[in-house]
Amino acid sequence: MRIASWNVNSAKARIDHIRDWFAAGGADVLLLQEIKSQNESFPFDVFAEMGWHVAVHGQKSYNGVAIVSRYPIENVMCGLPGDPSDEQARYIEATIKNTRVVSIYLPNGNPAPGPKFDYKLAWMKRLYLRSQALLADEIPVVLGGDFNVIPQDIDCYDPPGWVGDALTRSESRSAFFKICYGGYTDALRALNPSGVYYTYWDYQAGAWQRDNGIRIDHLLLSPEAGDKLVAVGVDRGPRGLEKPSDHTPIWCELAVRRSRAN
DNA sequence: ATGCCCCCGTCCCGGGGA
Repeated sequence: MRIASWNVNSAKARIDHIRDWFAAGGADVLLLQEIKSQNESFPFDVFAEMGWHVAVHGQKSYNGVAIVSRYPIENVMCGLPGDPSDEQARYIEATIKNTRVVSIYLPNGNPAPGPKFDYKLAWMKRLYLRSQALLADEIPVVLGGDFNVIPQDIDCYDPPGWVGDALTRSESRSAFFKICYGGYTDALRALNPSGVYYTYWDYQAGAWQRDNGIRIDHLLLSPEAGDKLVAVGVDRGPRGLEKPSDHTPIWCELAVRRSRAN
């Protein structure tokens, strides 16, 4: 089963890209972020016409996450536990074929320091707690999304230029690696320890043409999911289309094992 | 040094993005 994550920067503006990429076999399960749409105005009809399943946690104008799947979606949970006053739509969980998948749109946190950075760190603490709770079921778990964290300098085209930014600050990186050290594997780094991969290029200053990118979209795998990891990649294709999102999809392939005797 | 670009709303600017 192929699982992908893609910050599409508006579901409505990108609906053709989403449909075409998914129809072409880009993934079996697609975790979307920044759909920038409330549930009432989400383009459900497009997915229904294609026979795909979809779960949406929307919000007006900003944020918003969703899950698109070729297989039935069960036990949907909207919102990251731990703060009932948090009304931003940045988290959705569901079970698909005995795998728990999560679409995450982690707060940016700039300017840092400041209240937005505090919100980011508090959100990451809640995410760590939830990630630990998810391990208890001992089924494959995939935490996918726009984490708004550049884990290492290798993941940035210009590390000196990003010093002090909320995406590279030590507090952000520590919170990211705390989730990893807690039992989750960065799928891309598991198979490519030292390669340069970017998932985001700014719209401005010719960043795409100059390959001035950063790696902030990640797929984190529980031990049960990591055991099944057979391939991972970043598909740069959609970033080169007309009117693209500023992010491009990252995907991983998890092997299907029917029994212990395989 | 600053801003470039893009999306949303009920809108012709401002907020937010990263």
